[in-house]
Amino acid sequence: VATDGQPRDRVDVIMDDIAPLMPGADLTAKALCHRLRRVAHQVEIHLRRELATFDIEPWELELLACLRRAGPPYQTTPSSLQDSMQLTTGAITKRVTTLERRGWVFRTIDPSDRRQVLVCLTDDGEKRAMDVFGTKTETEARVLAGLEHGTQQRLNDDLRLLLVQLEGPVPE
Amino acid sequence: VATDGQPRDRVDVIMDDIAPLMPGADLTAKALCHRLRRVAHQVEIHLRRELATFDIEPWELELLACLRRAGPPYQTTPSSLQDSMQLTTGAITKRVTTLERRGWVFRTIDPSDRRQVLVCLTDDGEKRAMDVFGTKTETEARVLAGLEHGTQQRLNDDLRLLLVQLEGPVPE
DNA sequence: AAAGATTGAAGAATCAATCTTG
DNA sequence: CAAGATTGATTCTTCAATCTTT
Repeated sequence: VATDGQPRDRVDVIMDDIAPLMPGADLTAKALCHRLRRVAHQVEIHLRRELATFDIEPWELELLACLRRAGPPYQTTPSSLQDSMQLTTGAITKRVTTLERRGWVFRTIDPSDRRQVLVCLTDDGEKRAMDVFGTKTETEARVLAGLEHGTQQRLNDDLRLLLVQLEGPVPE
Repeated sequence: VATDGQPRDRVDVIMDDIAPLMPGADLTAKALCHRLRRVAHQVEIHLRRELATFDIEPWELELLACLRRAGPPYQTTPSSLQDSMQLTTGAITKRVTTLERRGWVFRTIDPSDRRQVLVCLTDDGEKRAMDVFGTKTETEARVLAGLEHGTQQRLNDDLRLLLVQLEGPVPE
């Protein structure tokens, strides 16, 4: 694998081992899949360590953030949360239940369509979210600090292209 | 968020909601963290669906691949697997146990250092790996097919930079 | 029926504690 | 004591089945 000046990473090592087993094959896509998984995993680990200080998990903060983004009165449906977080419906139910137990959200039935539930942010939940958002933002910036701003933007542009393919066009 | 010609993805929508709450802040790193997580998640989902046909999980195939890459006689230590897969040592133990139950690997104690275990690929495990490797490779290529080859290479180069920062330089 | 949400079983990861060998 | 690996408790996810409302 010719990386020419750039320091090699662990994926290069893996590809070196694979190459002789697949002579002539193009390993670009395979290497990219490996790197995407590993980078995402590392980001998750850093974020979790940082948030542990505040006794909150990344996914808990993510759910609170979804509700904050909805704007006053800070409520949405589980379906909307599912679209935002890309999980199974069962996972959403359990996340909401956990946060309800912690007193950060509560459920109401939508009067206009009694099949739907409304997940609502409590005052405690909003306060907690506000306290920790800053730390999350700083951590995200610090984890990526090794990349120049322009590189980060280029990554965003390249990954946006891919994300539209994978998640479909944004609804509406 | 100005994406200028490019179709927008769901992360753009999220950033639009966040922007007014953080006036003046640079959201590049935050958007990138979101995209990395979502893309990795989607790749995982596609791979899992494809491999389900063969009754094998992505992580199971990954472990078999680690052993194959080691070359004959197809064995390594749990520590080496941990370095390769970036998991806790407890997770490695359980992965190996599961694959041992399926008859694809077995354990031996390293005679030269009785603290170490050697995880060895069985004939069944090797056959299974060979049967499914092709499908994995095809799936990886297909999932990323929406990106031009040059874009994939650029992503690899950009992510390699980040990975070296996050995982440290490659050992040896 | 179809849409929205919940439940329960099974599988897997983390973390801390433990065991064995050097 | 340090290194390598295992164990057990807890938590979270997926998947399939179920329940309620439209």
